[in-house]
Amino acid sequence: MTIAETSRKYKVTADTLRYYERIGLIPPVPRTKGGIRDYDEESCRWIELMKCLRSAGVQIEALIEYAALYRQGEGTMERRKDILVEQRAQLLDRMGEIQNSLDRLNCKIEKYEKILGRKDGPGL
Amino acid sequence: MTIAETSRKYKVTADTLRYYERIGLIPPVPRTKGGIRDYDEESCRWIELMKCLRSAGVQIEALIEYAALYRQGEGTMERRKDILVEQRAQLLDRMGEIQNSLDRLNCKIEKYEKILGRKDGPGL
DNA sequence: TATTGACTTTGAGTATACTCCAGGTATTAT
DNA sequence: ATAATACCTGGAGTATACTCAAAGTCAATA
Repeated sequence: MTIAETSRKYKVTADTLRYYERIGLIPPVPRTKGGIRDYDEESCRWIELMKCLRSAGVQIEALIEYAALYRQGEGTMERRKDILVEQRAQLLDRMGEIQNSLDRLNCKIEKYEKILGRKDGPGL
Repeated sequence: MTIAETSRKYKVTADTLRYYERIGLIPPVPRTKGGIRDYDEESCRWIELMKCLRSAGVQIEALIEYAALYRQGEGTMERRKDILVEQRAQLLDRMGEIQNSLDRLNCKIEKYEKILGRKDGPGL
Protein backbone atom coordinates (compact mmCIF):
# COMPACT_ATOMS: atom_id res chain seq x y z
CA MET A 1 0.00 0.00 0.00
CA THR A 2 1.48 3.33 -1.04
CA ILE A 3 1.51 6.38 1.15
CA ALA A 4 -1.18 8.01 -1.02
CA GLU A 5 -3.52 5.05 -0.61
CA THR A 6 -2.89 4.89 3.11
CA SER A 7 -3.45 8.61 3.34
CA ARG A 8 -6.82 8.26 1.64
CA LYS A 9 -7.82 5.22 3.65
CA TYR A 10 -7.20 6.84 7.03
CA LYS A 11 -7.80 10.46 6.07
CA VAL A 12 -4.37 11.51 7.29
CA THR A 13 -2.08 13.51 4.98
CA ALA A 14 1.04 11.88 3.55
CA ASP A 15 3.07 14.55 5.29
CA THR A 16 1.57 13.57 8.61
CA LEU A 17 2.21 9.88 7.96
CA ARG A 18 5.87 10.60 7.24
CA TYR A 19 6.02 12.88 10.28
CA TYR A 20 4.53 10.20 12.55
CA GLU A 21 7.08 7.71 11.33
CA ARG A 22 9.97 10.14 11.67
CA ILE A 23 9.20 10.94 15.30
CA GLY A 24 8.55 7.29 16.15
CA LEU A 25 4.83 7.50 16.71
CA ILE A 26 4.50 4.52 14.40
CA PRO A 27 7.27 1.95 13.77
CA PRO A 28 9.39 2.15 10.60
CA VAL A 29 7.25 1.32 7.58
CA PRO A 30 8.52 -1.43 5.21
CA ARG A 31 10.00 -0.14 1.94
CA THR A 32 10.26 -1.39 -1.63
CA LYS A 33 13.75 -1.89 -3.13
CA GLY A 34 13.42 1.61 -4.46
CA GLY A 35 12.98 2.99 -0.95
CA ILE A 36 9.30 3.75 -1.26
CA ARG A 37 7.02 3.10 1.69
CA ASP A 38 4.81 0.03 1.41
CA TYR A 39 2.37 0.11 4.33
CA ASP A 40 1.45 -3.34 5.63
CA GLU A 41 -1.15 -4.62 8.10
CA GLU A 42 0.89 -3.75 11.15
CA SER A 43 1.69 -0.23 9.98
CA CYS A 44 -2.00 0.29 9.34
CA ARG A 45 -2.96 -0.90 12.80
CA TRP A 46 -0.51 1.58 14.32
CA ILE A 47 -1.81 4.40 12.16
CA GLU A 48 -5.38 3.67 13.11
CA LEU A 49 -4.56 3.49 16.81
CA MET A 50 -2.59 6.71 16.76
CA LYS A 51 -5.19 8.51 14.70
CA CYS A 52 -7.84 7.52 17.20
CA LEU A 53 -5.87 8.53 20.29
CA ARG A 54 -4.60 11.75 18.73
CA SER A 55 -8.10 12.79 17.70
CA ALA A 56 -9.02 12.53 21.37
CA GLY A 57 -6.12 14.82 22.24
CA VAL A 58 -3.68 12.30 23.73
CA GLN A 59 -0.26 13.93 23.76
CA ILE A 60 2.17 12.81 21.08
CA GLU A 61 4.99 12.56 23.62
CA ALA A 62 3.19 9.85 25.59
CA LEU A 63 2.40 7.96 22.41
CA ILE A 64 6.01 8.14 21.25
CA GLU A 65 7.12 6.68 24.56
CA TYR A 66 4.53 3.92 24.28
CA ALA A 67 5.61 3.04 20.75
CA ALA A 68 9.30 3.06 21.76
CA LEU A 69 8.63 0.72 24.70
CA TYR A 70 6.62 -1.55 22.45
CA ARG A 71 9.59 -1.94 20.16
CA GLN A 72 11.83 -2.73 23.15
CA GLY A 73 9.87 -5.89 23.86
CA GLU A 74 8.08 -7.76 26.64
CA GLY A 75 10.01 -6.32 29.54
CA THR A 76 8.31 -2.96 29.08
CA MET A 77 4.72 -4.09 29.55
CA GLU A 78 4.29 -2.71 33.04
CA ARG A 79 5.45 0.72 31.97
CA ARG A 80 3.33 0.57 28.82
CA LYS A 81 0.27 -0.22 30.87
CA ASP A 82 1.06 2.66 33.22
CA ILE A 83 1.16 5.06 30.29
CA LEU A 84 -2.22 3.89 29.06
CA VAL A 85 -3.70 4.16 32.55
CA GLU A 86 -2.38 7.69 32.89
CA GLN A 87 -3.73 8.72 29.51
CA ARG A 88 -7.09 7.19 30.36
CA ALA A 89 -7.21 9.31 33.51
CA GLN A 90 -6.42 12.42 31.49
CA LEU A 91 -9.15 11.63 28.99
CA LEU A 92 -11.65 11.17 31.81
CA ASP A 93 -10.65 14.58 33.15
CA ARG A 94 -11.13 16.10 29.73
CA MET A 95 -14.48 14.40 29.45
CA GLY A 96 -15.57 16.10 32.66
CA GLU A 97 -14.41 19.49 31.44
CA ILE A 98 -16.28 19.03 28.20
CA GLN A 99 -19.39 18.01 30.10
CA ASN A 100 -19.15 21.17 32.21
CA SER A 101 -18.91 23.27 29.09
CA LEU A 102 -21.77 21.43 27.45
CA ASP A 103 -23.98 22.05 30.47
CA ARG A 104 -23.06 25.68 30.33
CA LEU A 105 -23.66 26.00 26.60
CA ASN A 106 -26.99 24.21 26.83
CA CYS A 107 -28.14 26.57 29.51
CA LYS A 108 -27.10 29.64 27.54
CA ILE A 109 -28.55 28.37 24.28
CA GLU A 110 -31.85 27.74 25.99
CA LYS A 111 -31.94 31.31 27.23
CA TYR A 112 -31.25 32.63 23.74
CA GLU A 113 -33.95 30.39 22.29
CA LYS A 114 -36.47 31.63 24.80
CA ILE A 115 -35.79 35.21 23.79
CA LEU A 116 -35.50 34.67 20.06
CA GLY A 117 -38.33 32.15 19.74
CA ARG A 118 -37.55 28.58 18.79
CA LYS A 119 -37.24 27.95 15.06
CA ASP A 120 -38.97 24.59 15.49
CA GLY A 121 -41.61 25.87 17.87
CA PRO A 122 -45.36 25.41 17.42
CA GLY A 123 -46.61 26.72 14.08
CA LEU A 124 -48.82 29.40 15.58
CA MET B 1 -9.85 43.00 42.95
CA THR B 2 -6.24 43.13 41.73
CA ILE B 3 -4.92 40.97 38.93
CA ALA B 4 -2.94 38.89 41.44
CA GLU B 5 -6.06 38.14 43.50
CA THR B 6 -8.07 37.30 40.41
CA SER B 7 -5.25 35.12 39.17
CA ARG B 8 -5.28 33.17 42.43
CA LYS B 9 -9.07 32.93 42.55
CA TYR B 10 -9.44 31.45 39.09
CA LYS B 11 -6.06 29.72 38.81
CA VAL B 12 -5.19 31.60 35.65
CA THR B 13 -1.85 33.43 35.40
CA ALA B 14 -1.80 37.24 35.38
CA ASP B 15 -0.18 37.06 31.96
CA THR B 16 -3.07 35.03 30.64
CA LEU B 17 -5.63 37.41 32.16
CA ARG B 18 -3.93 40.36 30.41
CA TYR B 19 -3.69 38.34 27.21
CA TYR B 20 -7.39 37.46 27.28
CA GLU B 21 -8.29 41.10 27.75
CA ARG B 22 -5.93 42.25 25.02
CA ILE B 23 -7.38 39.92 22.41
CA GLY B 24 -10.95 40.70 23.48
CA LEU B 25 -11.80 37.34 25.01
CA ILE B 26 -13.04 39.25 28.02
CA PRO B 27 -14.29 42.87 27.95
CA PRO B 28 -11.99 45.69 29.10
CA VAL B 29 -11.45 45.44 32.83
CA PRO B 30 -12.17 48.59 34.93
CA ARG B 31 -9.07 50.47 36.12
CA THR B 32 -8.10 52.58 39.11
CA LYS B 33 -7.06 56.22 38.50
CA GLY B 34 -3.52 54.93 38.35
CA GLY B 35 -4.38 52.64 35.46
CA ILE B 36 -4.28 49.41 37.44
CA ARG B 37 -6.86 46.71 36.72
CA ASP B 38 -9.65 46.35 39.26
CA TYR B 39 -11.62 43.23 38.39
CA ASP B 40 -15.34 43.52 39.18
CA GLU B 41 -18.24 41.03 39.21
CA GLU B 42 -18.77 41.16 35.49
CA SER B 43 -15.10 40.69 34.63
CA CYS B 44 -15.04 37.71 36.93
CA ARG B 45 -18.08 36.15 35.29
CA TRP B 46 -16.39 36.47 31.90
CA ILE B 47 -13.17 34.97 33.18
CA GLU B 48 -14.97 32.04 34.68
CA LEU B 49 -16.96 31.39 31.53
CA MET B 50 -13.91 31.61 29.30
CA LYS B 51 -11.84 29.46 31.60
CA CYS B 52 -14.52 26.80 31.52
CA LEU B 53 -14.99 26.83 27.75
CA ARG B 54 -11.26 27.01 27.05
CA SER B 55 -10.54 24.07 29.34
CA ALA B 56 -12.92 22.08 27.16
CA GLY B 57 -10.96 23.13 24.09
CA VAL B 58 -13.34 25.66 22.59
CA GLN B 59 -11.36 27.74 20.08
CA ILE B 60 -10.36 31.22 21.19
CA GLU B 61 -11.39 32.67 17.85
CA ALA B 62 -15.02 31.66 18.33
CA LEU B 63 -15.01 33.03 21.86
CA ILE B 64 -13.52 36.34 20.71
CA GLU B 65 -16.30 36.66 18.16
CA TYR B 66 -18.90 35.86 20.79
CA ALA B 67 -17.49 38.46 23.18
CA ALA B 68 -17.31 41.07 20.42
CA LEU B 69 -20.95 40.46 19.43
CA TYR B 70 -21.99 40.68 23.07
CA ARG B 71 -20.49 44.13 23.31
CA GLN B 72 -22.31 45.19 20.15
CA GLY B 73 -25.67 44.72 21.84
CA GLU B 74 -29.04 43.06 21.43
CA GLY B 75 -29.06 42.89 17.64
CA THR B 76 -26.41 40.21 17.70
CA MET B 77 -28.28 37.60 19.68
CA GLU B 78 -29.14 35.34 16.78
CA ARG B 79 -25.52 35.17 15.70
CA ARG B 80 -24.34 34.67 19.26
CA LYS B 81 -26.71 31.76 19.68
CA ASP B 82 -25.46 30.26 16.41
CA ILE B 83 -21.89 30.38 17.68
CA LEU B 84 -22.85 28.59 20.87
CA VAL B 85 -24.82 25.97 18.96
CA GLU B 86 -21.85 25.35 16.67
CA GLN B 87 -19.44 25.06 19.56
CA ARG B 88 -21.79 22.67 21.32
CA ALA B 89 -21.81 20.47 18.22
CA GLN B 90 -18.02 20.50 18.17
CA LEU B 91 -17.83 19.55 21.82
CA LEU B 92 -20.22 16.66 21.23
CA ASP B 93 -17.96 15.46 18.41
CA ARG B 94 -14.95 15.67 20.68
CA MET B 95 -16.84 13.80 23.35
CA GLY B 96 -17.41 10.98 20.89
CA GLU B 97 -13.77 10.87 19.91
CA ILE B 98 -12.74 10.73 23.54
CA GLN B 99 -15.21 7.95 24.19
CA ASN B 100 -13.73 5.97 21.28
CA SER B 101 -10.26 6.39 22.72
CA LEU B 102 -11.43 5.48 26.19
CA ASP B 103 -13.00 2.27 24.88
CA ARG B 104 -9.79 1.48 23.13
CA LEU B 105 -7.61 2.25 26.14
CA ASN B 106 -9.85 0.22 28.44
CA CYS B 107 -9.60 -2.75 26.15
CA LYS B 108 -5.82 -2.51 25.94
CA ILE B 109 -5.38 -1.93 29.66
CA GLU B 110 -7.46 -5.00 30.39
CA LYS B 111 -5.23 -7.09 28.19
CA TYR B 112 -2.12 -5.82 29.95
CA GLU B 113 -3.69 -6.49 33.32
CA LYS B 114 -4.54 -10.04 32.35
CA ILE B 115 -0.96 -10.70 31.40
CA LEU B 116 0.69 -8.83 34.25
CA GLY B 117 -1.75 -9.92 36.97
CA ARG B 118 -3.98 -7.35 38.59
CA LYS B 119 -2.43 -5.45 41.48
CA ASP B 120 -5.76 -5.47 43.31
CA GLY B 121 -6.58 -9.05 42.41
CA PRO B 122 -7.59 -11.74 44.89
CA GLY B 123 -4.96 -12.20 47.59
CA LEU B 124 -4.33 -15.83 46.80
C1' DT C 1 11.10 60.56 50.95
C1' DA C 2 13.01 56.52 49.37
C1' DT C 3 12.73 51.84 48.57
C1' DT C 4 10.30 47.73 47.67
C1' DG C 5 7.08 45.10 45.31
C1' DA C 6 3.11 44.83 42.36
C1' DC C 7 1.51 46.63 38.40
C1' DT C 8 1.72 48.61 33.41
C1' DT C 9 2.59 48.10 28.07
C1' DT C 10 4.73 46.38 23.92
C1' DG C 11 6.81 43.07 21.68
C1' DA C 12 9.37 38.96 21.37
C1' DG C 13 9.84 33.96 22.53
C1' DT C 14 8.05 29.13 23.35
C1' DA C 15 5.61 24.58 22.92
C1' DT C 16 2.95 21.51 20.30
C1' DA C 17 1.72 19.47 16.23
C1' DC C 18 1.81 19.64 12.15
C1' DT C 19 2.54 21.52 7.06
C1' DC C 20 5.13 23.02 3.26
C1' DC C 21 9.13 23.41 0.16
C1' DA C 22 13.36 22.43 -2.50
C1' DG C 23 15.98 19.40 -4.80
C1' DG C 24 16.32 14.89 -6.10
C1' DT C 25 14.82 9.69 -7.14
C1' DA C 26 11.43 6.11 -8.67
C1' DT C 27 7.64 4.39 -11.41
C1' DT C 28 4.41 4.39 -15.11
C1' DA C 29 2.62 5.57 -19.60
C1' DT C 30 3.53 6.77 -24.35
C1' DA D 1 13.65 6.81 -24.20
C1' DT D 2 11.29 10.37 -22.22
C1' DA D 3 7.85 12.78 -20.00
C1' DA D 4 4.64 12.98 -16.28
C1' DT D 5 3.57 11.80 -11.84
C1' DA D 6 4.41 10.03 -7.26
C1' DC D 7 7.65 9.47 -3.96
C1' DC D 8 11.93 10.55 -1.11
C1' DT D 9 14.73 13.45 2.63
C1' DG D 10 15.98 17.36 5.41
C1' DG D 11 14.86 21.40 6.97
C1' DA D 12 12.18 25.54 7.30
C1' DG D 13 7.60 27.65 8.08
C1' DT D 14 2.85 28.01 10.26
C1' DA D 15 -1.10 28.16 13.60
C1' DT D 16 -2.70 28.30 18.15
C1' DA D 17 -2.38 29.71 22.63
C1' DC D 18 0.01 31.24 25.62
C1' DT D 19 4.44 32.93 28.35
C1' DC D 20 8.25 35.81 29.25
C1' DA D 21 11.17 40.04 29.31
C1' DA D 22 12.36 44.91 29.35
C1' DA D 23 11.59 49.26 30.79
C1' DG D 24 8.88 52.00 33.13
C1' DT D 25 4.74 53.49 36.66
C1' DC D 26 2.05 53.06 40.95
C1' DA D 27 1.31 52.16 45.88
C1' DA D 28 2.41 50.94 50.49
C1' DT D 29 5.71 51.28 54.08
C1' DA D 30 9.89 52.39 56.90
